[in-house]
Amino acid sequence: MTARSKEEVVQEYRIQSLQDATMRVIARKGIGATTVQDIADEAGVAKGTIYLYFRDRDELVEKTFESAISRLHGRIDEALEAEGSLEQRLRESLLRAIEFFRESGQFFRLYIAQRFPEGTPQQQRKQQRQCDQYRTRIVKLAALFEEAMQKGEIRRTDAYRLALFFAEGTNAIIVERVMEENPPPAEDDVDLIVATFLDGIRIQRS
Amino acid sequence: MTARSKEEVVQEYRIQSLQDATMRVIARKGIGATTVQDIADEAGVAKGTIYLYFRDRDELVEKTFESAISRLHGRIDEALEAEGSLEQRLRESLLRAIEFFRESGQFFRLYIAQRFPEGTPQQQRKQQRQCDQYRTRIVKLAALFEEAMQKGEIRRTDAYRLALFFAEGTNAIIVERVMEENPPPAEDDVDLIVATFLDGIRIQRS
DNA sequence: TTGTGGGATGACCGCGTGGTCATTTTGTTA
DNA sequence: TAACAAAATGACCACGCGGTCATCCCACAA
Repeated sequence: MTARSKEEVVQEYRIQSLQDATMRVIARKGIGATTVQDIADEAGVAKGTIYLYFRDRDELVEKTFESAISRLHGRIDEALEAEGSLEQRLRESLLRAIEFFRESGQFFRLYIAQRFPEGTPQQQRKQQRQCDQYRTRIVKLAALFEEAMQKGEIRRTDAYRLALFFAEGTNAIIVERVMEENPPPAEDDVDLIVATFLDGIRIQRS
Repeated sequence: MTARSKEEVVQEYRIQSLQDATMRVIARKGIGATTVQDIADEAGVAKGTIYLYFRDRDELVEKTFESAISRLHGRIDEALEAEGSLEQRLRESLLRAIEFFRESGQFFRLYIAQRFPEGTPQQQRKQQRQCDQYRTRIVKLAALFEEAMQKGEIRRTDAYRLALFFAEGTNAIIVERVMEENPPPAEDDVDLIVATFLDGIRIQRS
């Protein structure tokens, strides 16, 4: 029992540290330019070692992406499913997303890049799942809006497209923050997004 | 004179047809997976021929991107700089963008992919210009918002971030349209975007 | 018809990659 | 300490890419 779990722990640690290294390298060089050798160097192991834990390069990248993205989505969903008004929940989820990307360095590159799968149609099978994760994100957001529409909190319109607009608009600002050396307080950007989205920018002439 | 222009015409035609082929292949396979041979096959010429007109693969992709993007931005700027209210100008520019991406098939892949340059820092020099084109787009939009703020048409806030939010939110919906087999009328999506952006989604309880 | 010049060709090359596996190192048990 | 199993290594291979260039082709002038 103890021995068994020990092996598992070591194995899990290795896998985790390889994925961490993968994240760091991809964040620095981009997915296309990242070689298996780069990752091995970053992790301080030989290239061959990587193939003891992952079938091939694709699996390494895929697993790395999946574990990171599910951490992100977990934190966001938690906020969206909490008690409170739509505004409160949106604010909290935005704060968490911003926090996550700040901690995870330039993980957004991986995040963005995976949304538009490349390669021949055969290769795209694998990436479909990751694309689906993004879509799931949007669908959940859309469900939230749908709910708010039924409660009469917000205007009736196409919830899915609304979710797309919100999610991508938000991403743009998060990406900008990641590139900036001294981004403004997270609250400022959250204010801007939520205010624009909920009440628009037009000044009402009454 | 005639001879000279004839050569030029032939040359220009070749360049154009190579760029067209490049667009088609990249739209189909993605930038990373597109080889020079693919493009040559698509254009119906030998691989070597491409190097008579373009220094290397990067130049081909870059030039292709630049000519397409400046066509797009030209049409959008025209709309944004026209006479009329902010709403009218935004609507017209959105219509044109949607129109453009419909005509240009899946050019958006190229458009999106170029925003996040990959490769080693040395290679990123080239792509900087293309990144700048995107930034220019945002800056112009921000200037428009700035102007509207001074006129008192819209609330005061960070114009640049507002432009980011708007542009990317819009992109998301355009991308969605491109993927859909039967997208709704362009006007519907324009309505959704403009209404959300100008007046928000919250129902005012007065 | 023949000669000529420049555009077009595709076999070829070097390189860097992902992936393999015989060998070495490490850790454990008797 | 010795014997053994498992994990790690990195030299090595095959492949496909971007890019080159000796050769070919053909429009057109003489």
